[in-house]
Amino acid sequence: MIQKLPPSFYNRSTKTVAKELLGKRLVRVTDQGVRLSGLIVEVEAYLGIKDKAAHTFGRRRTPRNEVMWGEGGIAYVYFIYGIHYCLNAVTRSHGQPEAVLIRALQCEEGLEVIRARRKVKNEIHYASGPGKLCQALGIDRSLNGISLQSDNLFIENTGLKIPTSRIVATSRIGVDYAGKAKDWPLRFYIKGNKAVSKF
DNA sequence: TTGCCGATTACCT
DNA sequence: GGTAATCGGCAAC
Repeated sequence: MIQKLPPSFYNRSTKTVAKELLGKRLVRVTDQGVRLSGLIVEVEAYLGIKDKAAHTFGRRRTPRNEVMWGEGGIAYVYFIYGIHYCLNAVTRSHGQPEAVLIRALQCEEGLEVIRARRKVKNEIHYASGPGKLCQALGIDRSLNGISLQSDNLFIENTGLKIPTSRIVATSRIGVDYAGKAKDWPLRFYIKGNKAVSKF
């Protein structure tokens, strides 16, 4: 039974949500009604107030990170390096500003549309990074703050269960500034999957 | 208002 | 391995 993940899925420990998002399917429906999708193969957990790598570290609350302070199950999309967007799923509940960064997908549906957007030949790299997957699925700032139960952006169950033995945990990418937190093993990916951003 | 720099990518040698 | 691209968030002034 394929179904959208409910808010109760997201309102839990961020590390648990991160690991369980592996093997789920991120779905984007275009304005023309075309389904673009891929299996989530790589994620990172951001643990809010106590995590120096998180946008909400030290209770920081700004217009950009406002949606992280709300309920779980909301999309947090931000713009980075003047070029790229990154997609997160907000976790936990109001006042606990944590999230999971979706870092890579193994694309499944809508490959014709995705191919036109991504100028790489190798299909495995259509969404093998957080900025790439947003470009592939057409995710930008306009989707910041929308529910992940929306008709045009959601995550659905696949029936796949990734066993612990196939999940690799490493330190997160691009957070060298984060002091001790840079070494926390909060990046999770499916062992051996070729769409993972870095091995 | 200024100025630094980022949860990245692609292309170069 | 090195770095340009490109802009807005954020904190300091």
